[in-house]
Amino acid sequence: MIEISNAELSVMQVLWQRQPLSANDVVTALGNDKDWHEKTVKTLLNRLVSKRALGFEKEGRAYLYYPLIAEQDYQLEQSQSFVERIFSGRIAPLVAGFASQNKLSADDVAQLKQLIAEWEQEQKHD
Amino acid sequence: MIEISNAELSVMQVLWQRQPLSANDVVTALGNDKDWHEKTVKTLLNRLVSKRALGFEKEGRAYLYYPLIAEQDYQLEQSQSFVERIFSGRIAPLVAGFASQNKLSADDVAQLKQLIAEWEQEQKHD
DNA sequence: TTATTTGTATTACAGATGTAATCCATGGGT
DNA sequence: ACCCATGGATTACATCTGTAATACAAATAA
Repeated sequence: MIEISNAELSVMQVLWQRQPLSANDVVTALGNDKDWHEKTVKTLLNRLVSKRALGFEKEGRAYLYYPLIAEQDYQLEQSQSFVERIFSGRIAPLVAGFASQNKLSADDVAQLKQLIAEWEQEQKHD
Repeated sequence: MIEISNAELSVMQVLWQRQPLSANDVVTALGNDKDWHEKTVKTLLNRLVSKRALGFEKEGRAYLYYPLIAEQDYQLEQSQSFVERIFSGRIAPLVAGFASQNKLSADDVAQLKQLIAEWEQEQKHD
């Protein structure tokens, strides 16, 4: 399983949004949030290529980078391992924590209800 | 904020279950899951004490260790930062991922419904 | 054609982490 | 009284991470 560090993740997220991008485009895209030196971003791109999380194709002298793993896949895998590690695999306690902190929006609740409805539907015609 | 590594977390989890414990008790408790040398566990205990995640009191020659941070607090903080990092703070997509992988049990769903009911109750008398 | 710029590749370096081994002091056994 | 076992403290060491700096090659400008 490909391990992506925190700093690297920010780079991946840029490329999950728009793709492919040159190193400079990535630097620019990150400019808002991160205060990273250009060299730092290049290092991260390099490491992600080594880890096979990114691929690239040459465009003249520069490279155009693109993700080799899908964001959804990554999110799923990380969610699973996080919930396993922190909550022994149970997801309800995690949501409960959010609820207790008033971190649930009406939108979240609506979506959760929707998910539950679908889940129940699924159960029925089993 | 106290940073607890993966290996360290396993040690914390033992002590969140039973407390206080001697180093050897912790080694024994971990024996089932982890294949760690006794020295390794001692190192982890030491680091956790340095990080102020654990405290201890002497019992004769040995120490009895106990957590200085509550599991719930830790879980909450980690959940929040995880969901922020991976899902831009929205929790529903996380649950959706679980649902899509058939990782939701009837129990989970029941608990989620309960949480939602409580949340709606809360909204009402606002 | 030569100097300069600009992309990528390589190297740097400190702190965190996984995983122990070694050191040292003290309590117990002989 | 002395030696050994055992517990904590210190040291080790490779890899990963954050954060760049330096080196090198090719395109570009003069």
